[in-house]
Amino acid sequence: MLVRMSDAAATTAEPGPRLSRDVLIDACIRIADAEGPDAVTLRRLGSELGVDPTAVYRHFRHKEELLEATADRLLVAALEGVRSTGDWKADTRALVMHVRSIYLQHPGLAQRIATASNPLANEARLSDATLGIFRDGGFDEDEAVTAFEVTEAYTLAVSSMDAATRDESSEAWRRAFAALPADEYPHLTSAAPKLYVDPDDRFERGLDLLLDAIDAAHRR
Amino acid sequence: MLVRMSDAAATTAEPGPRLSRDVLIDACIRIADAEGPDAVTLRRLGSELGVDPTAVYRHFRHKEELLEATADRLLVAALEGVRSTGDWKADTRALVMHVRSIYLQHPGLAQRIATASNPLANEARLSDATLGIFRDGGFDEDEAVTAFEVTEAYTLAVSSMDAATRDESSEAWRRAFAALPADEYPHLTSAAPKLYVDPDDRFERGLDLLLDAIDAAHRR
DNA sequence: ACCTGAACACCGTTCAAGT
DNA sequence: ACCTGAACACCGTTCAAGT
Repeated sequence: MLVRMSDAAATTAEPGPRLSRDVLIDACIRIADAEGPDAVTLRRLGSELGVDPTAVYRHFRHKEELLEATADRLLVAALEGVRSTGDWKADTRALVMHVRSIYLQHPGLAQRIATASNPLANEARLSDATLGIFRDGGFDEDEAVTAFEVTEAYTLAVSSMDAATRDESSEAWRRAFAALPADEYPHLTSAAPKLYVDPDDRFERGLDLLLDAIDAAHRR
Repeated sequence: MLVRMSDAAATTAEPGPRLSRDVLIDACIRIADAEGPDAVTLRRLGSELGVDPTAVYRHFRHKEELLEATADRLLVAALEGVRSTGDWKADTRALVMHVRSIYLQHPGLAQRIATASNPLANEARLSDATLGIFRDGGFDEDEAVTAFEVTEAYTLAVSSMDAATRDESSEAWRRAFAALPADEYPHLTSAAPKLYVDPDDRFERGLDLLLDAIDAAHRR
């Protein structure tokens, strides 16, 4: 079992505490999925669970600790993207695309992982697995560290940005570029219809460029 | 002249309005530089300028519009990194590193640019110049668009993340990794001392990998 | 035309009080 | 041990009133 479920045995007859860390984390995910991450306030959590808005402070030191625990829980799904076939490029590519899809489903998640005060438990598992994929592919430790850090930064940062700008009408940007004076912005007005058409495609192109370059540097 | 200074002639004898868009933008930059971006509140702006906290609404529709105008102003410095020597790789590299340094100096800037409702004027100038560097280097329009989008996403997203995690004690992360059980996290515990040592170096390695891959794809 | 000031509808967090 | 409820110190924004 990957995650310790400290309150898994809470289905006893005794009343016990009405709240638990897991119950609060579940509510966070439910509210964020339904109404976006900004809807997760302590007052909203209280009304969702029929409990006082300040009750969360009996289980977490502050809101940020609850949000980090929620991020860690969401990463459980990311671990399912790990597989090791011996082909480091294919394995890395599959894992990255799977992790990205989770980041896109949960805006703010990647940001939270990167700025967490301590590494999240499931992120550590994910990082260990990714390092393992490179090591199994024949990278020495220094090579593996560089490949891992660059790939992780690209995946985390670009997906985080894409999640934040999702549905932000890239159509409006293209129109704005096309409407600029052509003499002052010759390249931008000309290329306008081709710009920001598909962020997923752009991510995948960048990823393949990166993996190809890592491959070339490794063979050299 | 790159930026229209609509209130540049405000040094007349008549009293005129006490506030202007430029005065508010200046105050934003001053406060953010001194106390961080979170210190920029409407009440803080009011006390800084000796004016009512709600006076900003006479010059901007809402706070976000003021912050976008501030971001646009900060990008004036980014335009100084543009040069065209004919060597697209060297020119791109120099521009990217210059732009990154500005993003790092102003946390939240890259995020604001990416999520702005409309493209910022100086960002459009920067994008046009970057597309021009690739076109001058012999890229056709489709190649230039891909190279531009991938490079821009990498620079914007990774620098934005690095600005947010600056001084977030990567030392603590390394210690946390080193303290994990070695049997469960074999690669992470072993590589711990080498991880997250220098984000600037990691950014530069990733950029060079990307540019090398773009070069290889272009020659092919 | 520009600015004020009170008010509104929110936030996260603390702390004494209840059970 | 756990939860409540009032209170504190903030937010961005609206709007009638001033000059």
